[in-house]
Amino acid sequence: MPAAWYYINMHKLANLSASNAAKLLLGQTLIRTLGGQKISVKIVETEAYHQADPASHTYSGQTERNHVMFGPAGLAYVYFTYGMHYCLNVVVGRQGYGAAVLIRAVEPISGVELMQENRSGKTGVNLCNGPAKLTQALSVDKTLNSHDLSKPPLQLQIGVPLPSSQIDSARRIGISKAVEELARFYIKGNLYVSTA
DNA sequence: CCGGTGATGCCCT
DNA sequence: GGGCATCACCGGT
Repeated sequence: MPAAWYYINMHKLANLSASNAAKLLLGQTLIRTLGGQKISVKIVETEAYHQADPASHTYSGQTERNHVMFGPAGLAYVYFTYGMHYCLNVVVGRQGYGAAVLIRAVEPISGVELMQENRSGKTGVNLCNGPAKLTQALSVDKTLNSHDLSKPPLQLQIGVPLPSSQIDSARRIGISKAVEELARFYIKGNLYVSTA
């Protein structure tokens, strides 16, 4: 990947709308380092959330839980939900405005065996075709909340954006407010896109 | 293949 | 105390 794209696009996350950032993140790479081993995956499905959006954690203002979403773009926002699951987001937009992109599904590139271990034997698309499945596969939990994604042990590498012809949008999943908004984006035809 | 449901804990009103 | 940006498992088609 040309280094120029990396810097240009990492910087873009701060200036794009949440939806445009969600589209930019499709096709990009996440690298997780775990005790000398590496897992790398491609992002294939995302959802956009922002402060003016009733479905967003930041809609009602800043709290202890969501404060990372108001921080600088490029941080990880990891939250705990349903009593047992973690979800990974990339903070986007300008500092002070609470916005983030939920990573909903990824496709394995390398380190599949370690992912299977982390998922207690699950295989194939079931490894990481959902927001809590992928955090389990990559061993991501609250300790990575507010982590700077430009460096290990969880690194986001942004290269060339996907052409819009390869991207579809749809309603978001698992929310009860602003359900009609088309703020979910995924790579057309990709097998790892979530099914719920 | 589909819908229903239990698990399980933290956040916010 | 209600509601979750979910998953896995169950049983009936």
